Amino acid sequence: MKKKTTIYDIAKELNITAATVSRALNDNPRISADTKKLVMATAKRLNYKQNRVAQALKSGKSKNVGVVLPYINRNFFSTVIRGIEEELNPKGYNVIITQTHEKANKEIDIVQNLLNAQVDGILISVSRQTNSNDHLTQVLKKNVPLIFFDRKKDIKGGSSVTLDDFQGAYKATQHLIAQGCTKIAHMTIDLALLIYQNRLAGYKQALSEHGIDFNPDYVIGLQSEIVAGIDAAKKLMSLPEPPDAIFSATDLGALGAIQYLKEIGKTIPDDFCVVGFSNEPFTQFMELPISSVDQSPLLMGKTAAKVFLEQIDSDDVKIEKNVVLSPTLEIRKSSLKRDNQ
Amino acid sequence: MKKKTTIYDIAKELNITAATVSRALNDNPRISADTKKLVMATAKRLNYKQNRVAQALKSGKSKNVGVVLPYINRNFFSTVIRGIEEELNPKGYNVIITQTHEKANKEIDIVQNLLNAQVDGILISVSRQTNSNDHLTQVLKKNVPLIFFDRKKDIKGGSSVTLDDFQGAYKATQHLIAQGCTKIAHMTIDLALLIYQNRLAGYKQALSEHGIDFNPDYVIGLQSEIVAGIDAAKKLMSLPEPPDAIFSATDLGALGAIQYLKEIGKTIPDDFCVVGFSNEPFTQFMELPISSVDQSPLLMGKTAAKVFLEQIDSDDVKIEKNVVLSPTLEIRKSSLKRDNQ
DNA sequence: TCATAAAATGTAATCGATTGCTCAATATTA
DNA sequence: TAATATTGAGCAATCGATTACATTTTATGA
Repeated sequence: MKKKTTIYDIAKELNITAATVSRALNDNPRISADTKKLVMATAKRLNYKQNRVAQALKSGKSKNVGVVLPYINRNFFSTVIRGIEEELNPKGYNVIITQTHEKANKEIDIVQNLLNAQVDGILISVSRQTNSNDHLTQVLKKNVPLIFFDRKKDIKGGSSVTLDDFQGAYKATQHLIAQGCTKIAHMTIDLALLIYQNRLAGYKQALSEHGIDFNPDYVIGLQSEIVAGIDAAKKLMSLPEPPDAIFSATDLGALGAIQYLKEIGKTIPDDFCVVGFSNEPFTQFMELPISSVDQSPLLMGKTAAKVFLEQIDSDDVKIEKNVVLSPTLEIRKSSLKRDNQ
Repeated sequence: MKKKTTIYDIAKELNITAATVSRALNDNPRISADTKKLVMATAKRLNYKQNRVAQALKSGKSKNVGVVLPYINRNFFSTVIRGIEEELNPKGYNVIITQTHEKANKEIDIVQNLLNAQVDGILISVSRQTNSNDHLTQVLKKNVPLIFFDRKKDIKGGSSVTLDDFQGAYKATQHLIAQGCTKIAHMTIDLALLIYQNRLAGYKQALSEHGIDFNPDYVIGLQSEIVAGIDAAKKLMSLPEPPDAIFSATDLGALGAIQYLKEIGKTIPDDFCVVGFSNEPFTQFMELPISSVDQSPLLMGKTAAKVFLEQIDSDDVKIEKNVVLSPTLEIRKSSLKRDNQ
């Protein structure tokens, strides 16, 4: 049970004070080169490691940032985390990951807990349930940078990195129109969330710009599951005038739809085109690869981390920064008609 | 820029000492009920939040655990994290996530960093490159619990939660044999890693138990990519006596193989059977769902977390615990011949 | 009513690193 | 050579919470 070596041990060893040791280790110019060398050597010899907790207490900076998101094991989110981690680790920050399971009260607890743990910043993608902002304004009140990614709340002082969902939906829909589709349906998830509102808006905009009337029957809600996609497709196809394309706000929805469409004998992409959203890895592995709107989660993570670093560095005023990333449409077989190739 | 309230603020407010406040907050029996009530009320009124960093410094317990793994955004690993997080969060622990990118020196840095950060434990899946154990024995020397998951190193004092890869491979191979396959190939990744050695061994065992000779030509190495799977399948199929089944140590390898096999006109599962390993989500989404060995990552994460908690609680002797989880074979279309249904 | 037990609170050190201020030892200048 | 400047290092407080140990207050019993 070895005691950790502290600067006091080094000090005793060299018959100097801990203050000198501390300064030497931090390369303070007031310390002579000789002493520094001695201290360094002794530190190495005694296997000294700085105690970040003690530093944190003294400086008020824990060098930890909290990341709050609905679920960790979703490709999108885990890739965002990867981006955050890759950007922040080299700067000496550790990343604390937490998941809300889309529960508002869990989110509140987590944020409180992170504040207690003295994190230097919080990067968050709010849960679907979250409707109160109190726990979020608390963060800013404590002078802790708050950066939203993907799902944001409008809070004065909070920054954000989001995807231009409107543009993504617009691109997807426009692409379907370019393929000759005119009866384009839209599968959505939860119109209470801004991102889905924006996707719907982008879809509508593309339609109207191309002189296609918006048909409310073509908009259908679903859960983010394959079976839901199948059911939704079934409903759409039983309409008096069934659609000839689907733009789904989720890849699983698109996948479910495709499965149902094949089942009823539709040929994709010739008879019917499908575009998803998120560019989940599986979309490209399929035998019928699915077109999808890429959300560049890695870039989103890195950008959120960079925004955080800017906030931390500029200790003057808290600047609010809102970055909107442009989505890319990955066109694959599910929506690329042969005669257009 | 509000100052955080401390126990001293509460003490001043009530004209008592910080010691009393501390005891009251911790429900110490030596403090009268009246005082406790007063302190609690004042704490709430002043919006007091305990400073975990100060506590950590005093107690030597940071209530943080470090998780080290190759990549965060792999379904297997992110699901393990989820399991860890779900088990540890309710116990008041925060989880610090780090990724090694399979680099040994990054792993060494990370472990050092986590120790500096005074984590209460380290859960790790070692990188492929890692060959030295020094950084790991360091952890145990500092009396910090070390729990391996999935990929382990044999270190005295370290615990582990792993999958019975041997059994998984055995089950997969046996299943292929039961389907009538006799010329079964095996795609592997890196035989320097124990898990792949075990999968190979399980494969061999199943063959030998069923009187099938082991053919070294049928074992082929590849990277964990689809293209590698395609290439490997190509090589296998150009053997003088090509196989009639593949047990791949990775799902992407299986997927690549399937794509190539279809290309050359093989009918799966009638002509050829394929089983993968990991049960990645995409395996079940495919039009031809792929059989795969499930590694139960969620359970693995939870179990690793539980082992950690046991270690922490039993402050007597450091007990080494090695849990081996049994894999389940998910049989899907890629290996289920019609006449066997 | 007074001694003694029991209960409630206070004192002060501690965890490890940092830093403003002070002081001592050289170095520089006139 | 005396006076001043420069450099190097020590002293002691601080961050916020915890906790042996001491002290005060109240309760109990004879």
